[in-house]
Amino acid sequence: MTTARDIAERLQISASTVGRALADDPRISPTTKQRVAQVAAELGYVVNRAARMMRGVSSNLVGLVVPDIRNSFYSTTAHALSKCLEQGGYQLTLSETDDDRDTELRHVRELSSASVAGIIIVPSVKPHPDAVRLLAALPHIQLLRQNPALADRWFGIDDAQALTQAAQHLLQLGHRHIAYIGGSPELPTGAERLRGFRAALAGTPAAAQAIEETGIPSSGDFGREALRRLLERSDAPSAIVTGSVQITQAVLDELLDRGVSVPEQLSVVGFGDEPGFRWWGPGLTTLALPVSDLATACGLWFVHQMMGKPPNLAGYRSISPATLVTRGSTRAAGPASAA
Amino acid sequence: MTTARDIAERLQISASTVGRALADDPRISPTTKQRVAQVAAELGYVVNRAARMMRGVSSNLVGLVVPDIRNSFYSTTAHALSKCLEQGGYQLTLSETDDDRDTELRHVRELSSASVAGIIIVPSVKPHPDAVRLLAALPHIQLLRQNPALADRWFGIDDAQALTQAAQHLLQLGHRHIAYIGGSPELPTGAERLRGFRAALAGTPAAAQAIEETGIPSSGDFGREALRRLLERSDAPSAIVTGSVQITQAVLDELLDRGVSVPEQLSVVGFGDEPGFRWWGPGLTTLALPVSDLATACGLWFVHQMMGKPPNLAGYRSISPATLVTRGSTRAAGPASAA
DNA sequence: CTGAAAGCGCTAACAA
DNA sequence: TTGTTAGCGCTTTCAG
Repeated sequence: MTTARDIAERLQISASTVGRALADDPRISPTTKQRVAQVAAELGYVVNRAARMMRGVSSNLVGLVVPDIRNSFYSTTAHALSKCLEQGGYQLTLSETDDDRDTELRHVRELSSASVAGIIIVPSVKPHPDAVRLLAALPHIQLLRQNPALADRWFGIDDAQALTQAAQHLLQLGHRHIAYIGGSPELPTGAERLRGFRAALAGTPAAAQAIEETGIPSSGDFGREALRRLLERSDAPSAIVTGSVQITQAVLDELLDRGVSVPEQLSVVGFGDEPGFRWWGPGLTTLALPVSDLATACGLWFVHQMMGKPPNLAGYRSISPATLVTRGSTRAAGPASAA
Repeated sequence: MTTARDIAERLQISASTVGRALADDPRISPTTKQRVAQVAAELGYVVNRAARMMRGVSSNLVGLVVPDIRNSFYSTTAHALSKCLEQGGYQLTLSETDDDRDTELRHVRELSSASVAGIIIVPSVKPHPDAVRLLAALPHIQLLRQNPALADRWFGIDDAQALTQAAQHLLQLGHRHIAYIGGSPELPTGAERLRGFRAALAGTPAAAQAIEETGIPSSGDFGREALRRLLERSDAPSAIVTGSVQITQAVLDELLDRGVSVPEQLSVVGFGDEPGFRWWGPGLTTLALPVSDLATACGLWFVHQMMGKPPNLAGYRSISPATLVTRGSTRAAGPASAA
């Protein structure tokens, strides 16, 4: 590995001059800069970030902490962030928590140890106190989920509004017996979505009946089981709304396996707009989430804030609306259901 | 940030003792270790990796360089690798190249500058010579694509065998007029897949006719255009095989838009098994790729090799077979096509 | 415009 | 079993 000193010796100048030339310091003569750049290129010089960091400069690493990158939600986020941060000279590191607080803690520790410039995190249900402490010492932004113990900097989706919209769509189609299958209300997002669903039904003049099932979404099993329970009820619903991407996927699979005809027997509104959702059956009516825009906004904001000297770390909340994409999986309720 | 020296002062011992205690050095007494651990926890100490790295220890960072993380191919890879590497104490950093050699170079430079322990890369079509040079100085593994200029360490899929299998499936169903839409043969994977397709058709006793279309897959446009051209031919094929995930997605969309009935009018074999593929129409017959296993094998191998002192960096090639998943999009050729 | 020197936090060789 | 010391490569005063 060639060092700045190597370049210095080659040119018979001091290491500090080389450092300054490389940093484009105005005090260095253009000719010297020229020659330094020349030799640096020749020798394939790359700065040693470790050494630079030891001088107090924080790294150009930004940690992205998400539950599972295979979720297209998060891979889209990673992509958008990576693009943004690259512009600002930052590099993304990826940590997967599996929604496990200990794993999360390990990763946050790791990131702290690497002196990352900042962390963008989708916090687990209840982060470890040590993780909270470590995060407090680092610039961080919460994504999607919002935990009160962490900084008041959050970029998310209007979860309540999203589900209200989904439920209202079904109500307008005449459905009066609507089920919700969603994630655990222990998660801030889960709670909000449930709230939104309830709000829509509460606001209906005609009596509408709601059935709710909530559980841990990450295991696809929950979604399938919940759907099964729903369909086997004597008062089975005429429409269902799902409250997480994983649950939606599980429900779609189960509907296919059981040969339920959609929308004839059942209307379905999904959550999220994964690549395959429009291919499913008659096309899935679903809540499209502006994940990419959200992540881009988050990345831009982060870079912008970090550029300030000292970095400005005020609180900030950005809340984006979901939009309902109407496809074939929902239709007006038949007379039996509308009764 | 608390340093090892802080702990040392607190306990009236030397910094090196602290360092050794933390490293669980056998020469340090259990009581001292105990007390050091105690104070470290109290003060929320985390090692400064930058400082450690300056002592020659390479970082625990492993760079993953892929074209686009939104491709589920790569997000699956990232997930599997992340899990493996975590076991070995490594942390993944993510770089997206967009298949652009300059972007690739920038990222490799960045990684080199961060003294990563290694790089796992899906190389672009023709990597920049500087990138090749930088990589030569770093432990790296090629994934999926194989470039002769880089190290002879590769984990990939038997692309030729995969397409041979797909084509043979169609031949066995009686199709004699089969089209292939695939990625550019400039990419090693593109070339291999085309070779496999040709091999299958060449080996048929009865005369089978092949039509080939290749181009840049990443722009979904190519797939759609290619399909359009194919369908408008007077000698339109009775079956098509696709040779990349993006092309498959584009083709599926186009088929849906044009209302082509599959498999009645056309049999289709896809490439890769994205989440939504089984939801498409009658279910897509497709080549399932063992991406997760592949990445896991790659990660395990990497960690294993790096554990050696000095790290063993022999050449290695791992080639995994794809498997054909038969669903509803393929059926026996009708008399017209079989003619 | 350039050089000399100090020091960031850690580890490892050498001493005790 | 523990302490002392030096040095990794860079930036950044302070001096020319």
